[in-house]
Amino acid sequence: MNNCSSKRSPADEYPSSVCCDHRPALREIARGQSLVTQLRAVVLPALQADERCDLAAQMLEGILDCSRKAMSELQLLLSSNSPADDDDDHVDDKRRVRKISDDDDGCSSKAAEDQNAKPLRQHKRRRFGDSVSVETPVPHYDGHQWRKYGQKHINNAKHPRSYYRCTYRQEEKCKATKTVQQREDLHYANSNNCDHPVMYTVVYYGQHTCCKGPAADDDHVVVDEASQISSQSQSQSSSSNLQPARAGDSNQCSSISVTCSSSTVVEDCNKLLDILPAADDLTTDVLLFDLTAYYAPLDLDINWEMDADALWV
DNA sequence: AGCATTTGACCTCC
DNA sequence: GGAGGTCAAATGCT
Repeated sequence: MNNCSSKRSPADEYPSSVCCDHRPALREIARGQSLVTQLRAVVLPALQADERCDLAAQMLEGILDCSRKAMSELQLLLSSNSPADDDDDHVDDKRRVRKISDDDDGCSSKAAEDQNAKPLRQHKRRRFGDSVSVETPVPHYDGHQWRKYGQKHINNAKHPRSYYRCTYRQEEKCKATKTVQQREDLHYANSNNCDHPVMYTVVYYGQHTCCKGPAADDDHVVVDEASQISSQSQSQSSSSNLQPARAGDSNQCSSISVTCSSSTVVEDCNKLLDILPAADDLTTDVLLFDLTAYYAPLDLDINWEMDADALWV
């Protein structure tokens, strides 16, 4: 609550009151989660005819579970250290504004009793504080189920920004949201060059409080027009055997380099290495895992690196 | 019919 | 006043 809020850019807008700032660690863990989900998008379709697909799925889920738990612990630390953020919402709530359905307010007597009267409309603006940004070619395959609630053209941006909230927002009061926007760097935007996928910037706001967790049923993963365009541009003659709703199908990776520093994670990844070469229907040429096993003293010390310039076909 | 997405309007913040 | 985030009616899809 101390007002040490010197002017900061949104990217590093962390309260100085937090003596031990875990947010960079949170960012890294979130990035690791994203990378594992991308890996899952590559691996599971390749193994779908293999009986070890379930095993691979379980191990990948285990990896994600590790990082989720680490994230939860850090979130607890953060929330206890920053009372300003422990509001139920991560946005300002200075005013509640009643939506004016008509230009006059003369029908106040009606609105007073009518249960159909428009509720107080909370219109809030989010803060940048606890956001996590991820660059990914598969923005929708992050293990959670999202519902799109808006899309905006952003100033000086070529592509619109899509707004998603957790599917279980109402039933489980889950306040997690995310925005997805296609990157427009020339390096990535040249979708005609099949060496690189279309990349998206995904920004996550808030933590999932729903107990659904990552979607066990991947068919529920949301795919919007952006991914479909991406899919079309990258695999114009893609096999119709693949389930089109799976975001992982939209990008086939020929080479992935993953570096992690968690003993649990490394163990699971090594099991995966035993499985993958046996898969017959691998659509990828090579799946290369560069697992550098730095055994960390804490599970929290998960440090992932992915070769973002891996070859994509 | 029910659910998800689209899209213009509305709202807040800078 | 502009930009960005959200709402909610309209529309589309299954």
